Amino acid sequence: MEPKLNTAWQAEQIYHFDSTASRDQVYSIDTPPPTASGSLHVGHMFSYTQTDVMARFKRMRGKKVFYPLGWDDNGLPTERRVQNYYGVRCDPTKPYEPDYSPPASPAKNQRDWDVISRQNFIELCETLTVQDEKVFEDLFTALGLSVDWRQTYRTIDDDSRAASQRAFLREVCSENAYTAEAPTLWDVTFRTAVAQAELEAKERPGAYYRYPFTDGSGNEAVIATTRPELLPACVALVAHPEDERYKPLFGKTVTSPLFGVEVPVKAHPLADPEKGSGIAMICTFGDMTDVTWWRELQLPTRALIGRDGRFQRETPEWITTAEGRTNYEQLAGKTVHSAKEAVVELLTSGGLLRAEPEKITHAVHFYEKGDKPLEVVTSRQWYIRNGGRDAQRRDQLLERGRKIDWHPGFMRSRYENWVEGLNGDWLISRQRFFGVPIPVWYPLNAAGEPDYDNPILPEESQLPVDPASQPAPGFDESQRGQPDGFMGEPDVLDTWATSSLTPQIAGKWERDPELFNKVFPFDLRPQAHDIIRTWLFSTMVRANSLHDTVPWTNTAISGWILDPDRKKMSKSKGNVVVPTEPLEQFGADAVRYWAASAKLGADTAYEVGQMKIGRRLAIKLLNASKFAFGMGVTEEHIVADDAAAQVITEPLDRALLAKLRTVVDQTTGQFENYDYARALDIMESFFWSFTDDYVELVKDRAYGAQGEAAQASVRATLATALDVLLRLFAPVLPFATDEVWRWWRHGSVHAAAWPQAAALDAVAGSPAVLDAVSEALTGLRRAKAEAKVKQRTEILSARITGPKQALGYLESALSDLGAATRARALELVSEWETAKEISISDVVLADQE
RNA sequence: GGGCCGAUAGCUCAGCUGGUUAGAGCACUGCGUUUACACCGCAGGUGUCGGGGGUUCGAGUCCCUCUCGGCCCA
Repeated sequence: MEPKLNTAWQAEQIYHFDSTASRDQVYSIDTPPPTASGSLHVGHMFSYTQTDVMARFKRMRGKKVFYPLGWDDNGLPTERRVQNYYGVRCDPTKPYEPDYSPPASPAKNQRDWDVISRQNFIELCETLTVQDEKVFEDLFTALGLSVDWRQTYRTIDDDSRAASQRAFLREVCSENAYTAEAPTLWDVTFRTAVAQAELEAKERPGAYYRYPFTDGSGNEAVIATTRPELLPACVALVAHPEDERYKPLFGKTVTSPLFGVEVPVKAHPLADPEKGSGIAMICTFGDMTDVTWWRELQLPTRALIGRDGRFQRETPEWITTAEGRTNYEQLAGKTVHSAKEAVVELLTSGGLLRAEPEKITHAVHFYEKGDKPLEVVTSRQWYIRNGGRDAQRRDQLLERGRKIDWHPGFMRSRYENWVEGLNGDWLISRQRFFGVPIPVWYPLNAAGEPDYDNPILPEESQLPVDPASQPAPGFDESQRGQPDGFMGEPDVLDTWATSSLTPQIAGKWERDPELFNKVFPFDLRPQAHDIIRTWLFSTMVRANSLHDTVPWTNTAISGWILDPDRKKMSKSKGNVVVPTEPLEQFGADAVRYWAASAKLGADTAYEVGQMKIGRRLAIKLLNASKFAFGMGVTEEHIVADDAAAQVITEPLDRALLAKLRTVVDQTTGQFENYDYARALDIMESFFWSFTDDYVELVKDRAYGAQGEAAQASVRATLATALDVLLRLFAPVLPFATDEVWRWWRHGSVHAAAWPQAAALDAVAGSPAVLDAVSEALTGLRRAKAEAKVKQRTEILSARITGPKQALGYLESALSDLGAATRARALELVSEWETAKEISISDVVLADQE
């Protein structure tokens, strides 16, 4: 059933975007591009289904849905996968080889890998990711995503690189991007700068070491630090301005132990009197707080740790005492770890430790993919303004956040917390090989020194460019690296600098202005909550500076998938479920039901039970439809106008359609509010009472036992109800609903219009009839169940008592009730007006055969 | 330390703007299979709505507070 329908959907092109649509008809979705080199995860099925359900709903509501899908194949995960798969290594200084082909099989030893240019490397990435993407596409197709597969992009393809570089150049021209030599978080393993958004704090054991700085008259200021190795990089001491213990020292100088460097004592409110001894040493640089102090107190720079994570080899000139210079030689060239041991040893042997080291556990910053603590080094980097250093821009971004409808609403505070906590601009240059090159060159002066303040920019028409293999405009390749020549910017852009442009990439910004104006700003950004600080925020930043608008008007934040014990799924725990398993076992509709029954924003357990329910629901839909068609129901029986409505004569039938009218009304509202889970809940409970009660009640009539008019009434009701129900369930259960649709209708349910509540006005009666009859039905069934007889047992007689009005309703459907319960005689007794409930008594059952 | 979310049946959850006896599915128990459905149906029991205070004619729902979990940020 599923492959057959998928083929039909493709052939009928029902998910193709209608590019002739006007802007107000369009519903555009900025879908998350999955990392194609990553592994498939049930979480993919979960969140992508939630988006698809909304896409299908909007499509049926008459919107022209722009539903592209991209692949994120830019960045470190792809870089690693391509290296290992082909056995190649990238060297950006290598020239491009147009006819390069990789080794047939990768060399075992990394030293024997091919060394290739960045352009060649990118080409291999494109080749391999196309294969990886196929796996994802197959999964998403099997899942029934109504993506327009003509609208795909890859974050490393020419168009994406061009868009990323174009956006960068525009930011440079508007001064939203700039280059600066500044202290930067640095990963010593990957040897790259890292942005605030990529930080991860991890709890690590550490210790406070206490040792004294002294003034000329023998007074001691004992500082406490977790990083004693940075003592030679100390530029000042700092304490809180209100701290009485240290007030007398402010403005004076003290001398560091071991190295004999004289440093001032400063006051700053960021110094925490409760932490350590209340007075800290400021080093360039131990962490970002040091950077803040250094900047705000205008301190000198005495950097020691290099990009390789080692202490510089030459003894720094600010250490002037003979003892200090000797001591530094103990540290020169050492790693941070070894230097710490050496300094502690020197302090210990010098009797300078004022207490036993105090062991603590503290948060240490790591690059999210790294395993060594980040260092702070000074380097030249590119930045994009993001409000981290500019209150006005920050307020602007907060204001943009309030212009977006967040689903669920509370996720906006995640965004606001992040924006308010920014401590600097967005660092976008990365010292990696693979990625979108920063499209600039620098002129070299007569001495061969680069002029970073006057970068050479390409024309937009040249994009994408690779400054590592293409000469700067106006220069010849032979002038690369030569005095009075040029040099290419060696760095690449942060992957988020490209991913932040998915609306522009998918919407073909500057490539198809007509399309772009129709889809941008997008209507929806679906994504998970863990990347609000990265993807969502960075997309906001770019749309703000490039287009002076929000990138979308709605964002739907999906939760995570947890294992059934509510633990996060991860490979290391071995609790990861391969998505194809549940798809094969339960079917796509069942998996979709599970995903669609979870609210947005809620972390959800992987529940096979929910899938079983979904499977049962889909099968029930097929079977109930089969029953209706078996009763002679056809397309002609659907009530389409007021005149046709006359055929529905039975109050019970009109009661059912009245209830259905309410269901249409409510589910539409819930869907419009992005609460598809609640919509599903409402339609599902209606459907179960439809099959359990209504269908059972009207079987006798449907078989024609009560005459032609009564049969015509039920046929029209079944046809009309089914017509509406199939459309209601279509977004969640696209396969089962379309399968049934094609049994008796033309085209696809997914091209049909969403039901209108008003269309049922002419056929709706009093819903209370069905309530009363269902209650009596349940009562009579209970009587049989309590008597422990078969439900098919005849009732010779029974008495039903209740309020007069309810009995009137029963009267109007008594033949159906009698037939469904095999009752020969049902006596309706209106006992007193105050009776609230329908009750059954004096049930006389026939003997069982 | 700050922010956000959650705590409802044995389990997974729903309960929207306060309104009658708090719901669903799973699990459990009983009955049932010729006429849409055993990938099944019917019926049934199940709750200090995390604790404590308050507002109200009325609180799972609103307010305060505490406890415990989770996530994000310091």
